[in-house]
Amino acid sequence: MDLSIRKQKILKAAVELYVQSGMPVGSRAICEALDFPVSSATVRNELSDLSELGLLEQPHTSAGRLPSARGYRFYVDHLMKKRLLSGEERRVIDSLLLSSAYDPEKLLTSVSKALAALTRCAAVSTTPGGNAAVIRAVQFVQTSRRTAMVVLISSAGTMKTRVFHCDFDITPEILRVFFRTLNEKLVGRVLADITPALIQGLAASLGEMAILMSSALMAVLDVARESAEADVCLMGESNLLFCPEYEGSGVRRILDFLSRPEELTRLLLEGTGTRVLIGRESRRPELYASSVVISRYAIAGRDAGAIAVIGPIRQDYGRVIAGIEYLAGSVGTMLTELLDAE
Amino acid sequence: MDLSIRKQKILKAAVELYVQSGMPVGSRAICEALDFPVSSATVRNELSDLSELGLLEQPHTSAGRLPSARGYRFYVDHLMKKRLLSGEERRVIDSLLLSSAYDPEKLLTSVSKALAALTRCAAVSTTPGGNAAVIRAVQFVQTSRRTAMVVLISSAGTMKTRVFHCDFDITPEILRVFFRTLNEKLVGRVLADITPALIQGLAASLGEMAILMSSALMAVLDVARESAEADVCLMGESNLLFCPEYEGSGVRRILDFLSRPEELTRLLLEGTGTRVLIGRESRRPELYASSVVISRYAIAGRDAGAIAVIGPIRQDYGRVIAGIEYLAGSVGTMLTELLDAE
DNA sequence: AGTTAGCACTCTAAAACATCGAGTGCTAAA
DNA sequence: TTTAGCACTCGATGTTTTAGAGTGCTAACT
Repeated sequence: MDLSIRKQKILKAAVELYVQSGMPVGSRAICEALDFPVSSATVRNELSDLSELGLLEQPHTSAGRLPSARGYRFYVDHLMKKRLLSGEERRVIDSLLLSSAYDPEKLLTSVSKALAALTRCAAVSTTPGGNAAVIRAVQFVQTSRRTAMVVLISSAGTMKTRVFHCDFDITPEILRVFFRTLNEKLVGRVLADITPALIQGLAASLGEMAILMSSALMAVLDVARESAEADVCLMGESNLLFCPEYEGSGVRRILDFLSRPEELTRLLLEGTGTRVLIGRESRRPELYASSVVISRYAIAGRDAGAIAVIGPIRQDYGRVIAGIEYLAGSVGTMLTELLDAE
Repeated sequence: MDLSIRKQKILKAAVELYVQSGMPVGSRAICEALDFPVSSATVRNELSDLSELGLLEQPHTSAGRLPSARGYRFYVDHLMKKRLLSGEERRVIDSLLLSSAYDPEKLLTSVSKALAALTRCAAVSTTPGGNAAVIRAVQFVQTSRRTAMVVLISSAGTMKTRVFHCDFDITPEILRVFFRTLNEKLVGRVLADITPALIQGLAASLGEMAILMSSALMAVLDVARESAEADVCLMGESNLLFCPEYEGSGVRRILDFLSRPEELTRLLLEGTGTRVLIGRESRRPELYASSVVISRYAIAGRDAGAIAVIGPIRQDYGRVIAGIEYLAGSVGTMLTELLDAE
């Protein structure tokens, strides 16, 4: 689509004014915002053309214009100028992230929180996860006479714990044997391979201990399964409540969608780089009234997880993209360092 | 306050019809709900009396009646019949709780979730916590070459972990020394005693290792502090969005309140047994339009933490109380067993 | 004396209608 | 090609009307 410079400037002004005010913008307002002198009538003619091209729309005949999905698309692709976060903003984010730097789970919680606060939308992040990851270590910690905690560390950087309970007193001896056996058999194995069948087999090699420690084995299975699926951390849903665009039943639909972690994961992991999905582009009916900005983060140069912002279509995309890319970069770096240190 | 049997029955019907329908109830509707034959005119006379006693109110002259705060109070204190959860409901709750039985944190998350689902309100629970609790064990688990996790188990049943990072490679040796020293010095100590000063002193006795492991000491301090404060788990806030009584700005106020964990903790821990705070009774202006039902749970017979439901004043109190008491009982039993096993 | 039918009265919610004004599209002149 | 001018459109806002649910009171009834 080829637009004259003037049309582009007018479209840009229209999008930005609308994003700022939330109300359809009229020719007069645009007139005043342009950096060259032109009458409102001229602007009206141009607006009429832009409407015909499907870049702008009118709620009704005598209202101002607002960007259509295509309009936003064009804006994002061609008109938006990349903005950077202010030093202040970066400082705040950095200090927030640093406080949870060495625990990938907590790190991603912090990321979601920061992103939600920055954009005043819902923010999601997935842990690195992935079935391809490999078990790096299995550790046991006794937590009381008859309970202990299994800690599973994967090559994807996740660290999961689970507490289990036995019907007899746990001794350091037992844990040690258990630890040795499990590390021998499990370290280096792909997470997806930890199936009930495998655990069954493992039980066999443990002999009579297997019966005693069946709850421990279940815990290992559980925790492996949990590590395998990239889990998602959602924050700031309540921000959406205060967007006028979700008045009434609209909130329900989107909150419903957000409450389904599998769907969220699928959405987040389906592309690469930074993507902006406007309205129907996400192909999720529940998100037809929303936009999603997704950015993948990489660990040691390989795609690992993703972070995303979900909010109304009316967004300051420049700002959101700046924020999300900064965060994706930071997370990538931090997790890379964390894993490189191995 | 002494009411004739008939007045009591009428008040009961009024409360229950209003709770069910959400609309002011008229004399006709009450008429039909009563188990003895009486005309609407008679009911009207009684209603008039009940209004004068301040138990019912009218939104405007020609509307039906709805319970005032005092009306609900009377209902809860004298009219409500204790209901029990259905077998089905108990089954669902039990299985949900069992899945996280041995980790107090997860258990309380499950409790909040169950309670929120059951009541369609916001639900909160506090972990046993308490400054009086004593450190039972400090454990270390290496999680990568330069990171490790500290696990702190308190006598209150809490178990907290924190990952820390060192600038040199951690060896099992180092962790062992560290483990020994810390257990020697810290086990049996009251959580509230773990101050920066104490840690400082501890560092001295570690000699040169203290410098290497300063981040580990910080982590211990951190995790002790976190264990000391009973932390709260809030779930189901979004349920409140769908209550008609919180239309508009009302949501904001209550969500604000719910987002302040210290205030929530204070509210939950301020009494004993099961308490029903209706409207202003909570003495929190942000909750004047809400009711809170709180139940303490006990570990080994001693008050430990609390769980609560926060929602609109228009509540099926019988149901909420049944649910919360069942859950408080279950949690108490489970945690008692868990700690008794020591 | 307590209960009830009957009725006038009250007050809101919903519908119908009137008005205002922002913003458009078109026309004709510059 | 641009712009001033103007008739026109259509939602937002405010006002009036109407309908109906529910009350309180009175007077008759048991």
